[in-house]
Amino acid sequence: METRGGTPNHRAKITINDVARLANVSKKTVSRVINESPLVRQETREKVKAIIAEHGYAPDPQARALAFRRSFLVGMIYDNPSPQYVVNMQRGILDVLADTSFQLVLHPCERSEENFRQKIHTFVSQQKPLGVILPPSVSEDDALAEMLEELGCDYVRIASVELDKPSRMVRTHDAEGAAQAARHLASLGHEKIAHIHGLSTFRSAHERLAGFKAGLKEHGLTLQKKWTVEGAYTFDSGVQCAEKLIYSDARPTAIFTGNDEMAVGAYQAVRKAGLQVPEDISIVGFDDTPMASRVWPPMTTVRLPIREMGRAAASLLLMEPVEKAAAELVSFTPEIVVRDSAAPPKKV
Amino acid sequence: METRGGTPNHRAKITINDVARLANVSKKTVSRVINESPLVRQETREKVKAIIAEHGYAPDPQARALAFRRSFLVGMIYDNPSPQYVVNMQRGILDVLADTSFQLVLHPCERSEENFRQKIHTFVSQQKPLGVILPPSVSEDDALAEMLEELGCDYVRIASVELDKPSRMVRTHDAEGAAQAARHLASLGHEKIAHIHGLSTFRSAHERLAGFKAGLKEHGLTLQKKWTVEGAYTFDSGVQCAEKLIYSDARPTAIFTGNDEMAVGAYQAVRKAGLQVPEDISIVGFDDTPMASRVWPPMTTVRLPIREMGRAAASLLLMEPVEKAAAELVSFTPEIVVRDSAAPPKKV
DNA sequence: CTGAAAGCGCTTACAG
DNA sequence: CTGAAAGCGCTTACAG
Repeated sequence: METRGGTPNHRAKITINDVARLANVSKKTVSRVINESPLVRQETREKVKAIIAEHGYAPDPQARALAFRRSFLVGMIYDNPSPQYVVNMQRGILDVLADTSFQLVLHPCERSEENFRQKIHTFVSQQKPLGVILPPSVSEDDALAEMLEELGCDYVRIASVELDKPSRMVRTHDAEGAAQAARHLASLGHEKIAHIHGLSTFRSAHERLAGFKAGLKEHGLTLQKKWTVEGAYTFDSGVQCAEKLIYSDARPTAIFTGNDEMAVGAYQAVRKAGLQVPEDISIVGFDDTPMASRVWPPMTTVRLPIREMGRAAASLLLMEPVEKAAAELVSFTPEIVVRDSAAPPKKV
Repeated sequence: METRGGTPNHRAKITINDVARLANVSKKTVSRVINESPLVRQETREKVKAIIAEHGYAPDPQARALAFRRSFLVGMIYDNPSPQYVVNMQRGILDVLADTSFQLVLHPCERSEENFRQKIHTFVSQQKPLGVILPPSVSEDDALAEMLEELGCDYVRIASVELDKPSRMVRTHDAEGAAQAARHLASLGHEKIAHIHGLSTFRSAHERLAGFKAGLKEHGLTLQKKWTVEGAYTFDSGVQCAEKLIYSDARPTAIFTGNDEMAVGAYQAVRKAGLQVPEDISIVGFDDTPMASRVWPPMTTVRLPIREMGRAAASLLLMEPVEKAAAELVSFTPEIVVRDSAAPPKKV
């Protein structure tokens, strides 16, 4: 683009003052149009909008942030150990933010760190995000929610139990999902069924355990203590826990794990032991991350629509206060996806 | 915390003015201390720093952004289809940003979209990030780099070829990594070797292909055209391309794929065909994403230290201009990780 | 329905 | 080495 008459080559960015001048109104009126205030005459609004469109004006987010005392950022604060979960959730949030002027900023954390809440406090009070999205397990930290409330920072908690009011929750019915896994294994004829659950610091671990027990009970089965082991929602812990079960005196014929990462770990343990999935041991996971369909044999798992959950959470954050007050609880019920990793037990 | 005398319950946030008053200097001097200007007397600096520490003052990023005309954000603009790659890179970037006042904001994109550069233009001119990090394949878009240059937005390109000056590049020697894969397969005794490469729109696909050919040549082998197929760096494309090879007249005994995602796809195709990895077909991947060690048999692959690459990219962005001018090219040479997915071919 | 003034919390440009 | 003034581009609080 050529420039003349000594004007600098950088086409100076147009500001609210330019728009006001061109539209022959005050900058406050332009501000009202930008912020969709109803207190603008229709005619005036159109005139201003025309100028804005013509010159491609876009208000400066940093300036608005300073004046609003609130930035145009949405935070995702997470400690979830599964990369697939994290990426899917990011995608869901971004689906919703894409059409807005909000940006997604990432804030991973470690709940075990001593100053974990302090760091979030700093993050939130510095960045002043519109709100933050909390997937499990950070979502389950009531003290954190309280702190955010005090800071005046909006949040949405994604969790397997109803921890907060509807406008601040995306609920997943993990117990029901786990029950489906139990019914599936029971109806295949399994009786020696084990469960590798996630870290007890995760509410979801309890929900899934409870749901699984309930599902077994429907079939007259009980989850035995020797077949209930605690993992850490990681691949390695899946391997170790599964090995514990495989090399125990009473080897189970089926294992339900608290997430797919651990299920894949169980696959590996079974293989290392020279056994086959599902011939020797059936495995059912939880999450339906992409990996579930990529392992061999393709994994039967309980599907949680993580990306959609991310969308739901972001949508809640963007809602007007009036809508929020009227919001009903958004919840997702997982569904079992039957693939090939669970089959009837071998006849003894 | 109790408050008295009618002061509002929200402890008013301390500003630069408060610090200036308390330290008995002008706010400009406080500003100099914050920005580590050398033009402050040692004594003054210490006095100001003491006040800052005492009151836990932290400058407001939004206000600084407005005055600086530059925000405290670092963007990651990516179109990489592998979730593992994306998460690892994020982690690397965050490792470096953690100790700074910079935040990571995500900007996924689609190079195939007509207005893909336009969207980035809007993102950058609105958010005014300190800089953006471009992993492949967006990193390979010269027109994009030029646009960022014109916008005055710093960037770091992560790529398998030297596309830019050292301060703007993190280079990976993909060709050498692919050559190692070739040497490995050749030395196992394979001759019927196939390659599923990534999208031709990715420079890395060419580099890996070229390197692989070069490696084979060292062993007197040539990559045949019928055994060279193009995938899309996705799992599904890996399945399809591998099936094409498996059901062709001349079935290869080994397949090297352009990334791990496609390698896992190839695993699946082999399994579906009732064949075994590595007994019937050896497979070697590229990237060493976590999945590589989780599949069965554990995958031989070429390791690219993605998280470290993210760290290197972020570090470059944070460098002072003087350091940058003196920066030498940062490069990473991949190394083959031998696991169990490649073995000598069956005797015919 | 509209606007002039003051302010958000910093930095730049200039002066000393 | 230090500071008073002006400004970054918006919005809030108030007035009309």
